[in-house]
Amino acid sequence: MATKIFIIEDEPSIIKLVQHNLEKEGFIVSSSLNGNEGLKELKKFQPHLLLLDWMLPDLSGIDICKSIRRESNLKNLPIIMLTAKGESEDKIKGLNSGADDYITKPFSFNEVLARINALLRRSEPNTVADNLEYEDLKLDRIEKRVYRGEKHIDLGPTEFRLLEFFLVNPKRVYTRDQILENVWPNNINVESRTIDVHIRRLRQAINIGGKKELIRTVRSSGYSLI
Amino acid sequence: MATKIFIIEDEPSIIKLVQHNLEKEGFIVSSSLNGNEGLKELKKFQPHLLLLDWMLPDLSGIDICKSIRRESNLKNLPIIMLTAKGESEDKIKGLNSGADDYITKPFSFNEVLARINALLRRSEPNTVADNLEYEDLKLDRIEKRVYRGEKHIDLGPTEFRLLEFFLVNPKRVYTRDQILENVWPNNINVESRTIDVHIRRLRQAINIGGKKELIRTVRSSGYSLI
DNA sequence: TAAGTATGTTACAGTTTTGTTAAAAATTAA
DNA sequence: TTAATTTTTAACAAAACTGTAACATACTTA
Repeated sequence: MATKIFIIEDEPSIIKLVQHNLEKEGFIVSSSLNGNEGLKELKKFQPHLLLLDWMLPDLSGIDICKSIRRESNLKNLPIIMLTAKGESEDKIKGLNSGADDYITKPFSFNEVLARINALLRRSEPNTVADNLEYEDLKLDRIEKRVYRGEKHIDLGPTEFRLLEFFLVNPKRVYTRDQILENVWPNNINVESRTIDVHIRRLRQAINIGGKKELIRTVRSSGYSLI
Repeated sequence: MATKIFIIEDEPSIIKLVQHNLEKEGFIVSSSLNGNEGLKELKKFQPHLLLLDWMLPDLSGIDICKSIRRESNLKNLPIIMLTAKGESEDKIKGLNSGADDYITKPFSFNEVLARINALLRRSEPNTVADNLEYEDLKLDRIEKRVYRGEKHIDLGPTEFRLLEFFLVNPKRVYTRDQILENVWPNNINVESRTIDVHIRRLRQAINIGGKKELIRTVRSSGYSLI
């Protein structure tokens, strides 16, 4: 899924510059020229990251930031503050109000891009890389395909998500609860044993032609990708 | 557990300033004055965050950054670059090498603190390896694996918890009651002799190939990890 | 030294956890 | 709609782990 970015900034020239370039980079971008309206649209748009100007005609960036951090479903939204204020005091105020990063004007687009990527990499590993690899296993998120070496592997949707999840942190052991939470759609209730069945199917699919087993069972803990 | 921060920076005055103030904030801080040594100590110290200088006498901060991102158990270590280079180009290079944030000198301590907190807030708890080591014994809590030297050791769940418990305070002697209380699930009742059997199993597992005995019996008291 | 106490070792039965299969239920595609 | 695919559950099999008892060995002390 493409990454969505929302911009709240009152200077049209900046919006134009940033929005255009971000779209060229493959992001889906939406923006607003003022605070109150921006806050509303933001909730509809559900972005993966917010670029937020400090000085706005109505609400201040700080207020927006605080307001966002109070909303339970936006609590973790990565926020980059965008502002002319370069004083150290201001940076601290900005960061403490809940922003994750802070860029002072004037800035180059490349700096914005680098910080966006750094922040996205941190906040949600799966929004960045298009494909994941481990040993001779390759998963392409765009094509939704999996390969073991040269061989193409057909996976059902759940097995695909399961493998995708494991590939983000290979070697790490996950409990069944963690797997459920991350691989299954929210608020769904399935038996934890259901996972075992999907693990089995995934194993069967990726262990082709006598190749090495790639999923490790850790008794009383869970599973890991080797 | 307190948050551990590691600093690699060649200017003693900066180390002193930052380290002292961070400790006042309740962090556990360790530091190194150069790259190669720092990288080694870092792996032992297992910090939750790294403050990394760009310009170092031997390795550059960029190289250290890249090297860290290649280590599977340090992949998610939050890194803040600390440097005199303020040019936009450099920032991009720094962030793209895998750093999560970037502070230019001169900085105020409060700005460093604000950025540290912003980054820690963002980073997923538990992604940083809380590994335990003693002599050539290594226990990885994330991967749930144990190594003696290079050799991988397979342990059952109880033996794993037992070793984990001993590794927190090596050399300390624990009574069977203390072991029961800390290693066994609450409200379970097992004979104290059961511990002896698990100790034996653990011993057998970790004393591979004529290596030195690591568990000491203290008659009429209990056991300790040497 | 011998008796008494503490620990080492082993085997095994019972328990828990995981693997595997098949069929019912749900979802998606035609 | 029906057909095809996918997901979930349940049931049983297999494997791994646990606790205990029983005996062996080592240490302590009278």
